[in-house]
Amino acid sequence: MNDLFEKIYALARAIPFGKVTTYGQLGAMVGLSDMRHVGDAMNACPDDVPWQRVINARGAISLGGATGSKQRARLEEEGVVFDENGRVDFAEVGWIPNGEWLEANGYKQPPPLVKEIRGNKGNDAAQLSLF
DNA sequence: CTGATGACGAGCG
DNA sequence: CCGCTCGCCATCA
Repeated sequence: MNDLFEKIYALARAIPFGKVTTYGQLGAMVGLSDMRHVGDAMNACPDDVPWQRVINARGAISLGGATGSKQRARLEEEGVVFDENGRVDFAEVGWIPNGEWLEANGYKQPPPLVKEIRGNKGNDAAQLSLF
């Protein structure tokens, strides 16, 4: 277990109820280039980490099987809505971390959460403003 | 020690 | 939208 994992966990714990973020986002904030480790961290996360609020860049759950359906169920309990494609609307539930909080805790400013979802260049979900 | 694997993402076709 | 490659590294067989 290293500091990087702890940093990731701390960020994950900061995600508000009913909001979600992406692996890439967390990775960027802790200075990671290989986002696989974010997944690794979640895989080994303590019980007090709301790992269900971390999904992939496409706005979908990356897991299959029981764990995946459990994640979706837990998110839906928080009011997160999934479309028919199994994706959430970042404009609705995307977590916009507070810049001051990030700086105060030694994290980097993340790039905009919603880039261009493949084939869905900046319409609906791309309207996230950084404030 | 070596090699395969993976809760991922960007870039390209 | 789909599929493939590569990056980059902890973990496991």
